[in-house]
Amino acid sequence: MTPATPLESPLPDRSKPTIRSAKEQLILDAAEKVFAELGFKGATTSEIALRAGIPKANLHYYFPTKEALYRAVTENVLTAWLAAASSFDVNDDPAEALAAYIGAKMDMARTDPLGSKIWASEIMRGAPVIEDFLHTTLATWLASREAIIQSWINKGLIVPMQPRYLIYLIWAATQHYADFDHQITALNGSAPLDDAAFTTAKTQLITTLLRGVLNVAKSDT
Amino acid sequence: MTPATPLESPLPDRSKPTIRSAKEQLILDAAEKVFAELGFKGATTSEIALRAGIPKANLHYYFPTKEALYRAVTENVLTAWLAAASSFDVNDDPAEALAAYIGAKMDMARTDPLGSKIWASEIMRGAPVIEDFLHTTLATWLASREAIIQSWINKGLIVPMQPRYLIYLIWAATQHYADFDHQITALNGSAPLDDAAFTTAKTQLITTLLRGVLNVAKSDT
DNA sequence: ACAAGAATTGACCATTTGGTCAAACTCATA
DNA sequence: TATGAGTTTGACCAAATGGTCAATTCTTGT
Repeated sequence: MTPATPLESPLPDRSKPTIRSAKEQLILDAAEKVFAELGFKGATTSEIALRAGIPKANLHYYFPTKEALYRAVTENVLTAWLAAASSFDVNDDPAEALAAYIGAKMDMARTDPLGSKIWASEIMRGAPVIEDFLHTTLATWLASREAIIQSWINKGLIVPMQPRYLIYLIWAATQHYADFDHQITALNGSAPLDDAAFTTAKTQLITTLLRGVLNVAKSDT
Repeated sequence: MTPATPLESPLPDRSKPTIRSAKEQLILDAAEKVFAELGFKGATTSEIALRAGIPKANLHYYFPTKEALYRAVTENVLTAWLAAASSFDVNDDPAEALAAYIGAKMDMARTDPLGSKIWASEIMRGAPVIEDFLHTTLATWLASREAIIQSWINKGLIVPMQPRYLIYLIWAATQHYADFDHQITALNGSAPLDDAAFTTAKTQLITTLLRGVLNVAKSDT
């Protein structure tokens, strides 16, 4: 077979990762912050370049358009989302599976609030970029988890309910700590929640939701 | 925060309401939509004027700056928020008070999703306009409701918990249906939730949360 | 009817912003 | 060291945008 030389862009994954990918990551990190703070429209390429410490023209060398850069940032957000989503499946017991998923989403809200904000912002402007994801990967994931929850309901482990509204509740409750962290900080005396407070919030959320949906035969606590 | 009486316009509230206030309302309605869809930065005065069916210069006659218009829209959002907040106090029974408040917030998410989106957008960009509200009215409201919930806990009506995280949970869960309505619509087969589905979501949310926090002595179902 | 204030609007302007470009610089390798 | 691909960057441009303004057209009280 022919060596199949690519036309324009070669495969610089291993060849020269130091220069290009390092710079790309630098830009992506700055872009994530700016997009999260200002939204797609509010973010400017000059501001992103400024925060990355490079001239704007250099940014456009790596990402030809603002939208291309935004799409790249968005990809990372979706990747992180999928990682957290997998924690739903590690256990067959509803209490443990739900606790793991809620916990993972809470940890993500704490670790990567920017990603959650970008997601929220993207949804609120009509999801022009991730629309496809919503109808494919996300819809599929939701359907399969609905089936799992439904099986728990059928087994009498979970109170009868519409599973999808439980999922929405989990998404809402967890992402709130990322998307509205400014409000939460303001209501916390202008100081962000410390680790102890956040752990309390996380534990309490899990407790409340499990109490709300688990069909207890006898609680041991 | 002061109501910010316009610089030029005197007090034409009752004297000549037909012309000015009607036009202002027309603009405010258009502005609410555009700000909700595009955020503060993304919204343009020309777009707002276009949707209001008037020339841009006419818009600037009533609202000198984009920020002044945004502030006016925001005032309405806060007013609506306070209206829903009052439903917390209509009852001494925790189950009824919480159900009323959750229901009111859900109805608001359904009736005025734009207001919720503007709130979310404003918080996510750091709340430059409503910051004062957060530290005064909202903080006070939160503190007093925390006290109420705490009294319920002391009476053994509510499970021991940090009341504020319950409030956050309610805010998150209800506003989610407004802020993320696009996502919910997408996951509903590209059709918005109909009234029946929304009622189910609302009822289920109330049921789940009450189950999660009420200290039942004996259930009657 | 008419004067005066209120309202309307097309034309215009300064600034911002996404994006371009050509010249210059770096650096590994033949 | 010469070469050429890859990288950097200041200068620049067209379009978009918030806002202004003077001229014109209503409304309304007398």
